[in-house]
Amino acid sequence: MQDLLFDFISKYITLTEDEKNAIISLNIFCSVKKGIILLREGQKSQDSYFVLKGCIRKYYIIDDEEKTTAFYTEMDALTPHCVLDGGSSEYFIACVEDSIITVTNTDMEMETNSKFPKFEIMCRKLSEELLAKQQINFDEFKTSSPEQRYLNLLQKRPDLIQRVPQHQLASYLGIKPQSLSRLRARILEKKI
Amino acid sequence: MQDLLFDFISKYITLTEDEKNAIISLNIFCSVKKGIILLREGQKSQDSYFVLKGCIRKYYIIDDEEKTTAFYTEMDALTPHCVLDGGSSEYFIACVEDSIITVTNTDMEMETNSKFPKFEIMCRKLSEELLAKQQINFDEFKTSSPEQRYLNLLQKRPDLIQRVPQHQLASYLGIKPQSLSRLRARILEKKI
DNA sequence: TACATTTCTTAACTTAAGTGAACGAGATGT
DNA sequence: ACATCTCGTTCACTTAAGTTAAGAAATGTA
Repeated sequence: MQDLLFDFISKYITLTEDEKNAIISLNIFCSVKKGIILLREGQKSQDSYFVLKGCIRKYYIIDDEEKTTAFYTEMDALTPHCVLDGGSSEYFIACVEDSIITVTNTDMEMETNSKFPKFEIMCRKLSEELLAKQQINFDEFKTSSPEQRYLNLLQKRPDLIQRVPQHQLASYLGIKPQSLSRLRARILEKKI
Repeated sequence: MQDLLFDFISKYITLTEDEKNAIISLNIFCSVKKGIILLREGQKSQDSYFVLKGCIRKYYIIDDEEKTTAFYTEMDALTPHCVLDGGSSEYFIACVEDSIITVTNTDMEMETNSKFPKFEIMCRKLSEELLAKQQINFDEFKTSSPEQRYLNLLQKRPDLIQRVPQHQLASYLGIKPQSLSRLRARILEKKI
């Protein structure tokens, strides 16, 4: 399972055995059961998560309603956005399936960065890549209708539609569960 | 005008006079007239822009329609998202007002990063901050209706509503110009 | 197994956004 | 000075999403 993490890192930098051992000794691997809430609204959220296996989601509670804004599956990295407000989060992070993830906090990152300057480079590359991906996603979301978004998701992350509850998918698409049901019926209608 | 850039940089790292001079000698400052298209669909887009004064926007052309997805004003940084596709862009970048910006490309950044390791740190911090901001924006967009988005914009970037054409603002909010007109009328109605 | 709870779907109705067309104000050009 | 164009708004109509409620299916629990 550790190899998955090293495979991921190898996309950005090359690690020596020493460095690999340093990472392993940090003890960041974590097995999480479905339903577990990793982060609650209002908690300090300086942790980053990296999904080795399974699925976690980010959601808000607005007017007593859950609004899911992101799903993270295999090889996805979740970075906190409290870099700005400097503290507590307005969102939740929960485990959708039994998962294996890594959990790291800012302190650990700073320490590792100062020990191995290489890590600074990886962090920059990763941030830039995530930012670019995020921008593309955002632009696609803005420029398309709910139906197009669903069809797009069907292309890009077909697994999500299978492994995630419909009502969570709906809010991820920016609509209500009932609308998603209708929308899917409409698409089936068209295909026939 | 250069001082604005250094003010911005000073949020992330402290520059020596030598380093400042190195930046100035790069000759990255650029004055751009309203209407100028900085980047066309299909062009290689490895340039980053930083707005010192004025306003630039990013847009797509989908089914012969302009879809504006972002505005960048004073102290905003626009980073390319072709880090992924490795090449040409699907979007346009145009100048909304007469502006003063800096233009830098990946090569220059790499060179500066290797000369001054400090820059690597700034780039990481900036990327992380932009990513965090972007995530918050995206989440807000997803979890709110067009009307809420407009009211939110009115709070956060009231200047935009004044300085930008309505039809561009509409697509930025994910709706048609007619809907924006109606929505505004509806809000006025409520206030009375 | 039986019961409760959650999740998904369907339906009827309401509300808001999309569409196509028209109008007027302001800017631009000849 | 006149024609043209762009832009924002308004209107009537269509389409799709929100809302409320009900019931079926799946899941979890005693």
